[in-house]
Order: sequence, then structure tokens, then C-alpha cells
Amino acid sequence: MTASPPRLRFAPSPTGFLHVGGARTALFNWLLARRTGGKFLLRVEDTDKARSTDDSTRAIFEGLEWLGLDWDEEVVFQGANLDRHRADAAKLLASGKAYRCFCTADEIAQRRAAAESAGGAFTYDRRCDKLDAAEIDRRVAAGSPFVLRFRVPDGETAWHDLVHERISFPNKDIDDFVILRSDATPIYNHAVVSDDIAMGITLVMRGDDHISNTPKQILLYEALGATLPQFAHLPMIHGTDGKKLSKRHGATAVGDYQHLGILAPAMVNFLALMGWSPGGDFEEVMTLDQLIHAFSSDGLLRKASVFDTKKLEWMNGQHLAKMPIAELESLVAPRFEKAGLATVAELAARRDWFHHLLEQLRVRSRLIDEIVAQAAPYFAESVTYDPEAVAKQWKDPAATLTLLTAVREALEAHAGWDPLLLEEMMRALAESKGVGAGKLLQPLRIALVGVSASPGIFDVMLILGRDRTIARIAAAERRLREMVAGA
RNA sequence: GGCCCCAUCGUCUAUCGGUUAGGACGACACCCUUUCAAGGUGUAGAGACGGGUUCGAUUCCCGUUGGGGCUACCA
Repeated sequence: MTASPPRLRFAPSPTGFLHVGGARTALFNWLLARRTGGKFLLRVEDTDKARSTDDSTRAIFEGLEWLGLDWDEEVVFQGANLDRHRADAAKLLASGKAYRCFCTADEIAQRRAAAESAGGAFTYDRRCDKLDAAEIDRRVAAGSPFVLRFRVPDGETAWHDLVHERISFPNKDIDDFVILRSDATPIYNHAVVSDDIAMGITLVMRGDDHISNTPKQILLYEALGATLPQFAHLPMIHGTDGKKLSKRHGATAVGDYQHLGILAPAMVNFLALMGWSPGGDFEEVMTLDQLIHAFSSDGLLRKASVFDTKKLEWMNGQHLAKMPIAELESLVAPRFEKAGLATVAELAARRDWFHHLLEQLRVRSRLIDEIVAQAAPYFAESVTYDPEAVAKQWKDPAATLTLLTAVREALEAHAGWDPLLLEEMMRALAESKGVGAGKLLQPLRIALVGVSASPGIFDVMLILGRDRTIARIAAAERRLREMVAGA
């Protein structure tokens, strides 16, 4: 390992939201930087002016912030380094490592098409490298446009990848690639190398779709006389069809998952386990801190993985159940307000009550919106009875009416509101009526929340409070009387 | 087509030549139980194929097949 602290970077191009694959790459770089006491830098590769947008840049920052991936030092905007990119290209031209190519884009496209239709692969034939000096001078003087091409030397380019061990490419398979366009703007590989050198990057960790770029970049480092960084190529994340993750697979932006009700720590936890494993037996549900401590490039995997939203949701449920309740409150309260259940201030005013409600609902939820969705009966004035639940639990309206009336009267006659005593009371009542506890409690549940699934009935009563509980039973009685009359 | 990468249950993975190939998600069953969850227990479920190397291969090597990536004056 290097003596000085490692410097890693995440270098997205701002052509869209932060993709889960990009997020995973950012996370691994961040994790390793935090683990090793290195720096995690951010560089926005905005040299493709046609596709780059400020909205995308903002979306990427927001995505990283949401995940909690903070970066060190100033964000580098690649477009701001144009002068250096040109200077580095000029250096290569001056040292004879690159040459001017006067072939136009159209000519190249034609030759490529011809080669392909002939069944062969197109490689640039270096015709412009064979031009004599006088001819080059003449064309330059005449103002003929040209690109700068890198002259790929003979031999082989290989490196020791942190993920893949040794990877090598015969140089004959690498075309003399363009480094500077005819408008004197840099091509990706050149800009990346120029910037990575300038930023002092010591480890380039990125998706393995960049493997074939790596030999070109290594050649550039060498031609520029720079020290090589280490490379680590992470496996792709695929959709359920085994193809590269895309919009076809539903949500691919981390922001989509945020809005779906996924927790940032769960997302991070899940992403961390795609393409990395601590090895041996390990607990899969981990906090950010635990991830930092466990993370190591030794555990990097080679195989592409499939993004399994089912497991993500399970993991979210795990984090949901374990996170500090106060944290959950601040996360979920605004959503209650948005759903029109209660304002954030109202919830804060009866915080103990709200926390109790959250404790009851979070165990039953995988996404945070599911908490909100289940909460309606505890805020609404009255409940709406689910027809299916009514059909099943209030099958015999007359008998149910008798039962619920007895329940109401028992509750009214009793001043206390302790769940244990309530349970004792209800069980005794059921026994005196000659029915099982379930036969009493299920109809009661419909009366209280309108649906057949809810927290434990005595918790429900506690959350509702004495008055509302009794009022709801009375309302259910009225409804049952109508049903009896109607029948 | 060319080059490169990859290959253990449906999915995520453990295994550093010798294991009844383990765990997690999902599925199913059961337990718990006032419902739904959560939790607990259990069941089904994998080394792509063919050659080597070795006393012994999931593990090392080669090939085949399959999948993926790249193949721009995009990034």
C-alpha cells in the first residue's frame, strides 16, 4: 500500500439522476476512503455539453447527500480544466506520443462502415501519422482541422486489478484513439487521466464497463510520465432479466427509492452487499459505521449481481424496526402532514402518543409510506368499514350487536384504561357470553379500525383512548342496527 | 464480428483441495396468537458442460457453452 493516504474519487457525468450503479460505485469509494483515512473526492464530468445539465448535477449531489456520502475538498468540474487538458495534449504532441490526424469524422465513419460490411473490424490505419513534416505544416498553415490521436506503442498493456488480479490487452487491439477533438476539446479518456493525475488520485475504483478504457488510460499515464494509480473494477448491477439495469426494470434512480419510502441506511446497506462481502459468516443488517469498519478491497467480488427489490424491502423493514424512534418521527411526520392526517406540530405536541403509534405500525411496515397508510384509523373522526372485513367478522349482525353492546357497557362501567386489565375484562366477557376471545375481539377490531388487520386490539384501544373507543363501538352498534333492520 | 470480463440454490452470498456444499431474501409448512406483521422452527432449492492436474476437485489449468461489457471527434 502507498505510504500517503489514498485518494479516491467518484466521477459521474451529469446526464441524469444518480443511478443505483453509480451510487454503489460512490459508496465503495467513500467506504474505502473512510476506512483507510483517505480522501473521497467528487468530480463532475461535464465535458459533453450536449448531454450535461445542471439539474442532473444537482440530482447527483442530492442523491449522495441523501445516502450520507459526504465528499472531501472542492467538487471538481471537469469542464473547468480545459486549459490543462489541452496543455497535456500539446505535451503529448510535442513529445511525439501523439500526432495530428486530418481525417474527417465523415471519412472515418465511411471507412468504418466499409470495414464492417466487409466483415472486419475497423482500425485506424495511421495514414496521417505517415504524412511528412512539410505536408503537415502545409495543412496546418492552410487551416485544415485536425484531431490529436495517441500513437499506441507495440507490446502489451497490463495491470494488477484489485478485483480481477491481472488483466492484459495486446496493444495491437487498441486503436490509435483520439485525445483531442478538432474543436480542441478533450475526449473522455484523456480528460480523465489529466484530471486524475492533477487530483493525485491513487486508486481508481469504477464499474467494470471501464475495463476496456483502462489500457488506454494507462498508456496515457505512461506517456505523460505520471505515476500509475491502482485500479479496481467493480461488477455491474443488473436487472432481474440479467441485463444492465435500466428504466425497464422500474426504479433505477436512488431518488426513486427515497420517494418510495426506502431509508437511506437501508439503501446503503443493501448496495454495500452488491459486489462486496465481508466473507465468512456475517450479519447482513449493518449500520454505516459497521460497514466502514468491515469494508475492505479484499472482499470485492467479480460477478455481476441482480438488483432484488424484495430483499431491499426486507432490509428496509429491518432498519425501520431498529432505528431510533425519534429519528423515525422526524422522517415520517412530514409524510403524515402531507397525507392530511396531522401537522408536524400536532404530532410533536403529543409525542409520546405518536411514538407509541409508530412503534405499533413500524413492525408491520417495510416502506415508510406503509406506516402512513396504516395510520388513518387513528386520526380520522370515524372509520370506514372494509366490506370484506364486515362480511367476514360481522356475519351475524344481530349477534355481533349484542356482543359489542356488552363490550361498550363493560367499558363504560369501568374507569380504568390499562391494557392488561382491559384484556382481562374482555376475556372474562367473552367467557360469560360463551364465545372464544377471537369471536369477540375480531368484530371489535372492525368496530375500532374498520379493517381486519391492525396492531393488537388492546394497543389499538390504548392509542384510540377511552372516549374514542367507546364512541366507535357506539357507531358500530348503529351500523349493525341498520344492518339488522335492513335484513 | 473483434477484444475483454464473468459463471455455487430463483436472487444475494460462504467455502482460502478433503464440508451431510453453510447462511440470507423469496417460496412453502408449522409454532406463537385477538387479526396483520414481527419472531421462532422446519421443508424444497445450487457447484453450466467436457477434459485435464491431484490420492482427492465447487475450489487450480485448458476448452465448450451461456451471460455481460466495450468496440465514437459519448462519458
